[in-house]
Amino acid sequence: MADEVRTGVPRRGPTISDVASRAGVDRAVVSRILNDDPRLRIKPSTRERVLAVVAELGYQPNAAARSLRTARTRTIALLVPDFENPAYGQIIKGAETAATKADSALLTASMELGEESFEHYAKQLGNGRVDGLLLAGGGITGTREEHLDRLGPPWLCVNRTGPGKRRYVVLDDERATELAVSHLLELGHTRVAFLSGPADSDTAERRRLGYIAAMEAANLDPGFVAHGDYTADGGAAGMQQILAAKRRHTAVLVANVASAVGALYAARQAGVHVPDDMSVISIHDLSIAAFLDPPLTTVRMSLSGLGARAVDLLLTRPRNEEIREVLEQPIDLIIRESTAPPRR
Amino acid sequence: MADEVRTGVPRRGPTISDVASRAGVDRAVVSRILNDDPRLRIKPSTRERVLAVVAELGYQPNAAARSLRTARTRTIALLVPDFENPAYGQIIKGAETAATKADSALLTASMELGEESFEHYAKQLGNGRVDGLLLAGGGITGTREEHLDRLGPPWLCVNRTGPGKRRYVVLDDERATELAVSHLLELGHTRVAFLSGPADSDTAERRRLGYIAAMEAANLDPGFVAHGDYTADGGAAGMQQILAAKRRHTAVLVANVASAVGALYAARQAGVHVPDDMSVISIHDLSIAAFLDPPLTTVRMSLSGLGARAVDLLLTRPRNEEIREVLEQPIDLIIRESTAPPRR
DNA sequence: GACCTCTGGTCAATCGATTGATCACGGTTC
DNA sequence: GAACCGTGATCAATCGATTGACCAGAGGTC
Repeated sequence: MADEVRTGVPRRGPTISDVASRAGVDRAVVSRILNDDPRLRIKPSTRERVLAVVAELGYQPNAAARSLRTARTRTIALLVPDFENPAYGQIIKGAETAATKADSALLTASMELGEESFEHYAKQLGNGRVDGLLLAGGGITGTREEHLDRLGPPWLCVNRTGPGKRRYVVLDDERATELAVSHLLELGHTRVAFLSGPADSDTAERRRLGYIAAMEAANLDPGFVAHGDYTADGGAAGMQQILAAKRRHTAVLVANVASAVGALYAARQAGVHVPDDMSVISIHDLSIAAFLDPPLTTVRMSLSGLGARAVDLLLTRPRNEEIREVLEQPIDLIIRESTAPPRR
Repeated sequence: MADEVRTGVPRRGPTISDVASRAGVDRAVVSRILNDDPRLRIKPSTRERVLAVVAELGYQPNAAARSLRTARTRTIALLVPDFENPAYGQIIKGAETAATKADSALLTASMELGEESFEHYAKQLGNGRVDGLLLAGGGITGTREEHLDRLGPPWLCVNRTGPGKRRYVVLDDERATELAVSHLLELGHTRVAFLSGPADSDTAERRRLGYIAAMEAANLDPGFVAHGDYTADGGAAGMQQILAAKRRHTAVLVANVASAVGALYAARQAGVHVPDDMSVISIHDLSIAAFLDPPLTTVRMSLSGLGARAVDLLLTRPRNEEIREVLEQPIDLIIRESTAPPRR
């Protein structure tokens, strides 16, 4: 048992019986009124009397009792790898809005990749705590999938896919990278490097593929690919590799904004001027991008839209149906000052 | 009633009765074993048999049933104004860790300041959904406090205080600003401006007071105070005001990192070199601070520590006890390259 | 007057776990 | 052989809401 907690006696609010007796009706009547039971035939005056008592007492149906009876919790969980990353903040925001519309609450938790952490959440979320599970971020291997399936609630991966995955929603990262590359090519660049995310990240891989496809479509050789880790630190290290590569590049496509912050820093340290010596463009747009030095050109996709769509899919699709969705949404190029034509 | 949701039949897992009958004991035995009831006297062999069945079936006690019976949910809610702000991310992280240690889950929600939003959460969280409520961010006025009290669960403000508030935990913002100011004074600055947060923000006000106290303690006149809004946009605008002020300043203390990003941008735009023409220091340290141009000197406080402490207080203090705590924790000056002695 | 229908409700089982009260039984004590 | 004790459990009420089944009475129909 956990540490004893002494927050005093938990106070219970008024119950449906309180409302019923005060209004002089059966509990069933109260329940049916509040749930808009279509089979209920009742005098308008009785209905009003009941609603008046509900308002007077401030009655709220007890969530535990309700979900015990109905086997639904009106809560869904969203596991993210890192709350400090504003990109996940956007996903959470969108998910929350959608959950609210569906009259549900959102339970968020951060899941690191460790085994204990996974076990912990499996325990917390098992059996009746949530109606469904959204997994943003990686680490969902085959054995874990089975574990999740045994857990009970339906689940869905957000912005992660993979060969064996049956249920996921992702952004159209390939189209985003193609848009970024074509911007660079239109400016006249031909030697474009790619600063990727972690090697095991699925979004990073999809962005890499989009980059390669776009380069090859233009009959250009793909350039250097450096691996970062989606942090400013990793972005700085990746940029150093690119600057040290045998082949000189005139532009870099960076896989996310945090990495781009690091990449710009490393360029500055190396005395490489952006955009005159080197153009930098990033996938995703965050509010700080406009205030970097120089202001960062980005490709904007709606992460909040992704979060919202994930919730909708989770709540409306049958539990075992396959879901393999690439989100269709506008993808915009936000041109700022970190990209320019290459100096000849 | 909300939109009909058709995620198929909710699946129920094995119940305590399944375990009991399979192990050939009463349900009470299973319950007491799993809850370590000290009054339970039982044969070791029976205990093992029961635990074996629990493991075999993957039994998890149903959360709804348990909390219906015990009137405890082992869930606490944390309301934040903005998930995209990494500072709140840190608070969430700390709160989650502490909640996990107390064997509870953390339900997060973003609350905007609007009235509807408040009503909505009041409804969602009323009556038995959570054991307690943590409110990070503002907007808790007198009438809302009463509303919260009627709601049932105990609540606590995080990083917000105010004259009438009875229950809060805050960081020692005054000490942090004093540390920042004394760093600037030691470098030789005498004309130090303050770039604040929103006018109605309580942390911004405490930081302003700390700044004024520190200036006066050194027998210096406080300088210009510009109001931002804790975003990069607001920070840029604030910096412009400071640069346009009649009095010339040689240093600026900025109330948070997001504002500092904007302030550095505005200085750059105005051709003002940091730190040679103007030193900039910020309260709070975020991972991007080291990669800004120039790398930003900051004062570091542990927001995750704040989140964790808030959870502990909420769970362990009696529901009506006053809590007015200024968190004691190390506050560190992280000297980077945005501060330097003033040019004579 | 027997039968039916409609209105406006009521009754009671049920969801799954917890917990205070109770009990059967073998052994010990006096 | 009656009373008592400790061991190792069991019994049953309870938490609060939901929901299928049922029902009383008024009015209408043949």
